[in-house]
Amino acid sequence: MTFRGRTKKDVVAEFRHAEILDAARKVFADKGFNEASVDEIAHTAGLAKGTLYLYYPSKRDLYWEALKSGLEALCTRLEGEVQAARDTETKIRTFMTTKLSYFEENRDFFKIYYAEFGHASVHPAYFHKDFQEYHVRQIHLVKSALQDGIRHGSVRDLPLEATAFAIVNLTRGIIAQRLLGWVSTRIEEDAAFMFDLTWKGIARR
Amino acid sequence: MTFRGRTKKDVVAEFRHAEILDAARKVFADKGFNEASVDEIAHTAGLAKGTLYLYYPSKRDLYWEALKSGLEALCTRLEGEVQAARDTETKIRTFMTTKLSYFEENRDFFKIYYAEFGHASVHPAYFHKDFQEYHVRQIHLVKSALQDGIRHGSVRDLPLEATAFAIVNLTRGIIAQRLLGWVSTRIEEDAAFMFDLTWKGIARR
DNA sequence: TGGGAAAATGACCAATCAGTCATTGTAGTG
DNA sequence: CACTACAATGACTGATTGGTCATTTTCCCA
Repeated sequence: MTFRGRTKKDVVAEFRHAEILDAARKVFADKGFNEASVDEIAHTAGLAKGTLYLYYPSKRDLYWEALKSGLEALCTRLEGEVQAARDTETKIRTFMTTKLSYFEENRDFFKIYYAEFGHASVHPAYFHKDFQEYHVRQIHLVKSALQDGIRHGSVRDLPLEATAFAIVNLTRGIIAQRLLGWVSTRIEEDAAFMFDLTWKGIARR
Repeated sequence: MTFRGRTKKDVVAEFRHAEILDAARKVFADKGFNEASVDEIAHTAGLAKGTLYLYYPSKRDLYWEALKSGLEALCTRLEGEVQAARDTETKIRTFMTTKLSYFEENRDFFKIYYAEFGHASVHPAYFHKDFQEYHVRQIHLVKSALQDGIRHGSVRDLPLEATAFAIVNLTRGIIAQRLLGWVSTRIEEDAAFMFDLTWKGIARR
C-alpha cells in the first residue's frame, strides 16, 4: 500500500529523521557541538546510538542538518511574510518582528544558529559556504525592500548592502542579548524601539 | 638584585606568561577552544606541555586569561579615548573607530571574543559573569555619552540602554562580517556609513 | 503461524588528549 | 668548581567518545 508514491516505510523513516533532528537541536543548543555526545542525543530521541547512525552518517552531518532545516524554515517564512507586506516601512518592520517571533518559537535553533557565527571560520569550507548562503538570502530580502523604498522615495539614497547588513545585524543583536539572558525588557518594546531607530536613520525627510 | 621589588625571576615569569598568552590566542583563534590542543599551544610558544602547566593550571584557565587580557586592554583603551572626546558626536564616533582599530591590530583576540558570545551559555557561571562584566563596561561608556548628549540637547530623548546596545551591536556587526571575510569594502567606508546611520537615528532635529 | 528481511541495539574498539610526575637541565651562589 | 634549588621536559595514563557491527527484536506477508 502506498500513498502518493511513499510507502509506510518512507513515512516512518521521515518521522525518525525529524525526531532525531529535534533531539539533536535540543542537546546541541544545551551543550554546544563538542560537549554534546551522540549517545545523549540518541537517548533524548529515545533511540540507541547505533540507530541514529542508520539515519545520519556522522555527528557533524547531524549538526549541520539540524542547523540547516531551521535556517531553511526561517528564510522561507521571512521571505513569505516580507514579500507579502505592501510598503517598505512595513517590510522592514515585518522582517524584524517575524524573526523575533521565530526566535521565540525556536530558541534551541537560534542558540545553534548564533553559536555558528562565532565558529564559521573553523569549520570546513563547504559547510561555511552553505551557511553563508542563508545569510545572503536574508540580506537580499532586506536589500530588495530598501531598493523599492528608494525608488518610491520613502527611503533616502543609501548604500544598499551596508544598510541591509545593519538591519539584519540589529535584529541579530536583540535576539542574541535575550539568548544570553542579559535583558529584562519586553521583546515588543525592544522591537518597536529598534524599528524607530532604524527608520529615523534611513527614511527620507 | 631587585628592581621595584621585582626579582629577575619575576620578570622572566611575567615574560613567559605573556608569551604563552600570545601563543594561546593564536591557536585558539585558529582552531577554536576544542580543536586547539594544549600541545600545539605549548609548541607554538616554544615550550613543552609540562612547562605550560607551570604557568596556567588548566586549558580553560589559559583560554579565559587569553580572552580576559585582551578584553581588559580593549576596554581600557575605549574608556580612555571616548572619555577624552569633547562632544557626544565625537564620543560615539570615537567608540566605533577605536574598536575597529583595535580589531585590525588584534584579529586573533576578536575571533576568540566573538566566538565566545555564541558559547557563553555553555560555560560555567563564574566565567559567564566575568565575561558579561566587560560587555557592561562598554554599554556603560556609550550610555554616559548619550546621556550627556541628551542633557546638552544634541541627542533626542531615547531609551539609553537600548540605544547604547544598538550602537555596540552595530560595531560588533561590522567587525564580525570582516572576520568572516564576507565583505570587500574598505573599513573606513563601513565605519563612516555606520556612524551616519546611527547619528541620523539618534540626533535631535 | 512461520520465516525471512529490515530495523534496532549496545558492547566494543581505536583514537584523542588534558593533565601528571619522575627525570633532566640550568642558573645562581659561596 | 660544587652544590642546590628551581625550571623545563615529554613519556605516560586515565577518561572520554565517535563510530562499528555481530546479535537481537520487530514487522510484514504468504
